[in-house]
Amino acid sequence: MLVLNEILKNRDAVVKALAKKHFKADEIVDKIISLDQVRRNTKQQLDDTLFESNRLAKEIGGLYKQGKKAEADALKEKTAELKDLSKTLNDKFEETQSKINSLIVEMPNTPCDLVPEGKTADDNVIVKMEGEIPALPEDALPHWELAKKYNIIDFELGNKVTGAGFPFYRGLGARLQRSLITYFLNTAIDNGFTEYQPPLVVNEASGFGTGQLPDKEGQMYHCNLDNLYLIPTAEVPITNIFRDVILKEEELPVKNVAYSGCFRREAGSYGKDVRGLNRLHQFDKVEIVEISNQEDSYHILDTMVAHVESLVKGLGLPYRILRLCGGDISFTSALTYDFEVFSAAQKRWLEVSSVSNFESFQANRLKLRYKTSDGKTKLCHTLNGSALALPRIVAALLENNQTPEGIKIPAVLVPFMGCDIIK
RNA sequence: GGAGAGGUGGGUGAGUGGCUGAAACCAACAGUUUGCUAAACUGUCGUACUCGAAAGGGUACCGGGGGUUCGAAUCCCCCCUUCUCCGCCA
Repeated sequence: MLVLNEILKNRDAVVKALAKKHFKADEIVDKIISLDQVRRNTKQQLDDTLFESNRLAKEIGGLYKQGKKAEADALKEKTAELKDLSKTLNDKFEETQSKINSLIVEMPNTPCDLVPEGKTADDNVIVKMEGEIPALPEDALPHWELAKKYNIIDFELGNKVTGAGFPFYRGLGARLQRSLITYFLNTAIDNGFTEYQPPLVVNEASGFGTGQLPDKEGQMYHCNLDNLYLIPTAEVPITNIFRDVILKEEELPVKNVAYSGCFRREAGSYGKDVRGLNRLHQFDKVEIVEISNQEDSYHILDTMVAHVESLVKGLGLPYRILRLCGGDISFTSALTYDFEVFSAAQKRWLEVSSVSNFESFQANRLKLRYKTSDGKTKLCHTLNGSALALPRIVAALLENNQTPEGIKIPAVLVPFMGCDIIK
């Protein structure tokens, strides 16, 4: 969520910035400004009332000690009034506060200046495109056919045991998953990230901390009995490590990486987009999360993009990097780069990574702060990115690397695969 | 799952109704002293909101949420969590 004081201080700038996200903010901001006046006034009155109550309580205590019971009892009546008054004021204060809160929560993050204007994915800016798109023969197979042909991924078995969107990986298919995870993790560790193995279920507070709750409740699997949620991404547990934390500036940047299964209900998805590995209810992903001070976050975003790029490059997949436009960027992000790889048999670009700087939007909700050397407490900036999500990488690898002899394994994976071709 | 004991500031830990936003010690930071290091001494040393130009006030917070009371870290209720013992178990 945006920072209240920033909204108040920079009203016009905020409204202007949000217009890029096609969000009309002027009315909502003005409502916030006037509610904030009420909030401050009420707070002042409330504090004054409580001050008086506290003063009287002390006086009463003193009188009792001196044995002046009658005088003390007289004062008690006064405090009863103050108590009513403070209750009323407190209710008003909390009500106003929560009104302000629910208005702020509706507001998306302000996009940074680099975010291009635009409405849809078509307006995203391609900042880089590399790698050769393989020329496959006419009878090239899409990955779901290849998966069947080589018996490495079994979608029907997943249907039987669990349901659609929960495939089994078998033999070299399973080993390919494990190899990719190892390759991604090892590269991240080489680049200075600390590896975590997080819990795969989280409590409600964590769901709120990273913003999945209350809005996207329907997107997460929920264990009713214990009121826990299956994580949609490792971002949730890894970022919530820092909920209500104040770091020292010299501890920054924090660089964490985690592999996890990810669980998404994907309510409302359908059609060709969800064929095969394109969209699953359970999939594997390695996620990088960084926490930075306010000055360095955009530089760090660049290093994260470079890290993800090295992964895709290493696999030899044709890729492009997009800077998302105002209409396509997520609610919480200030700047996002998407990575897409070309899946040559489906003949389409598949999104495999999304790397974002959230500035202080997430940190404000998390109450994640750092202390500067001169003792000031500031909100951190948080960033994260997939590095990488497996299914679409696997889809592209299978399709692009298919040959009459079998599916060629990229060199970086061979040591983990123990072979260089799936036959 | 059953029984018992706990949860206080960066750490240890005192505090069973008012004089406690919280002793003491340690750590940290600044200064003084000192050939250097160390030691000693002095001071500072939680977070948020709010009033104020500032100096400086005020309010809230002792795991979380409710309650009793003029007054709660302290009493009551619910929840979370840690430890010990028992049970179960990869």
